[in-house]
Amino acid sequence: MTEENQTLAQRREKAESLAALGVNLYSNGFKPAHAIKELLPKGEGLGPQEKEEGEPLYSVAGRIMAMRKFGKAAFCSITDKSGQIQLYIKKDIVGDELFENFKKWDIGDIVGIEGILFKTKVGELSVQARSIVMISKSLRPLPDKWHGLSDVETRYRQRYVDLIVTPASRETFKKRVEIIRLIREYLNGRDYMEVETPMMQPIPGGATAKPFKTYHNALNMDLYLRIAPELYLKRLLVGGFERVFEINRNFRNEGLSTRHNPEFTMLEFYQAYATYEDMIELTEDMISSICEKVNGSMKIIYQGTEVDLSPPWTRLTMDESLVQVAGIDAELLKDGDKVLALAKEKGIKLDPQAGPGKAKSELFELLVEEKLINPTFITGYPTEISPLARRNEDNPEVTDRFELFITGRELANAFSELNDPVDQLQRFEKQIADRGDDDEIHPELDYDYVRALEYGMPSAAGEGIGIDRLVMLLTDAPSIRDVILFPHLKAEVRHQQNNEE
RNA sequence: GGGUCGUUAACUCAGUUGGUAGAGUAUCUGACUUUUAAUCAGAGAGUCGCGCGUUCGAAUCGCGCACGACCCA
Repeated sequence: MTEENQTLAQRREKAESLAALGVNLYSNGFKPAHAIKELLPKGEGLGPQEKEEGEPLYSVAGRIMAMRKFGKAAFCSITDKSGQIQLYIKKDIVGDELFENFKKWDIGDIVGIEGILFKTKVGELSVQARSIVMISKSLRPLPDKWHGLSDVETRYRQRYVDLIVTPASRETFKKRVEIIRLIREYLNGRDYMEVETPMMQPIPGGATAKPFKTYHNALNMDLYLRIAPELYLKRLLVGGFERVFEINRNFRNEGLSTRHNPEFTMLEFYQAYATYEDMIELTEDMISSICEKVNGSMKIIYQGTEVDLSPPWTRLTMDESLVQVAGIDAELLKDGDKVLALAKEKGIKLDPQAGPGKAKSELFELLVEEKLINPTFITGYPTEISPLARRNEDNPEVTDRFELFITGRELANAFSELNDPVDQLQRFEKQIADRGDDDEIHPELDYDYVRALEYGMPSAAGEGIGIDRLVMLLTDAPSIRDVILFPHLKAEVRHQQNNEE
């Protein structure tokens, strides 16, 4: 791409004139011996205008973020991944030839420097250059150093620029990496194995969602990008791996919003000989301890609202939440017809085959969900809407399942796993029979999964946690696009001459 | 899919009642060897998102489209 504008043309000319002086604009020999962060403590003992004793040489590399030039000397700020430091470049010291090169340096260039440490009159630690090297010449101007980049579209589309100029954005993504590292550490510490299961699946399963479809030429078959890894992870429980987890992308062919990206990162973990109640304790402990580690406290602010992640967290059944939070009469909930009528009264549209269980969950979404600010486990999910969860022993209308809500959003979903192959087959069959033209339910039945269960799966509990939403919570990010490095947007339109038509 | 708002120089933003486009930063030229958003003097830089319309005249008014943000489904 070569759009014409004055600034770019000037930058190119400058680069060419530097090359004409014999400078390699994209050299690769410079190896910085030090990270900027390592230099910073060395200035602690220095007073203004004092050089470090013995004048040891340091070498650093980084991107020029600011420049203040004088006639025969200049200050630059450069940053590397570890921090920022000021350079002082003086004609007397680097010599005429290098100083002529330096005059062609721009903000945004990546450079290397070797020099000694000293403090300026006003006490800022600086590297006084002895020699300088151009490592990569920048041909595009960086955004305004004071206002930064505020156009969110550009921040998402050109994340590389955002990361250069927006420290808060860098911090968010570092925190994301740290959160995921801590999850791995936590689960590894509990003897879980990290595994990788197919992202391309012949029968998409483990959730209710529209999949992306693709095609494998050599196998001559349709494949779907996975909407969940669940059924494969449970096959591993059958295989004897008693604790497994996977952190990777799921894909759902649905609309985009501040909480939905078509590909999103999910943690799923499964533990044999455990129940959903064990998952409650694990979840509470894992998320609160990770929050403490990355934020220094279990009390955080999310978009202006205080959220307290200190355990123990509230536990309510779905019925209890409808009574306590939505103010619905407890007696009414016992009568399926009245529940259906109430849902209709609230304007909820239900399919003809929908039962009271579906109506309850719709009422919950409408009236309760957004009010659950502090962490709340909702249990007692209707069997009707939980095709993979184990029925409760005392009440087969509900399952041994919970969903976790924080700041009004679903963050996790877990249940004691259904391991009865006969029950599982019947539920799959019913789901497919009832699907109508719902393309969120795949019309093919996953007989291989049923076959796996027929070999015997240990009793187990499993859980999925939306990592992007967790990172949003822990980094106070308003949009999922702020925690995904390259979020999906509509294609960028380039303005071209109207050659067509 | 619907509603509201936005789109003007590389970046951040002004632009009055419709009268031919402005600032700061960045860039270029000159001065300046310890600056901190360096300073001083000068200069260049625009498909006003795209298209159609109204008008003597449109960044500005109308319609359509694109992209984005927020809210709703």
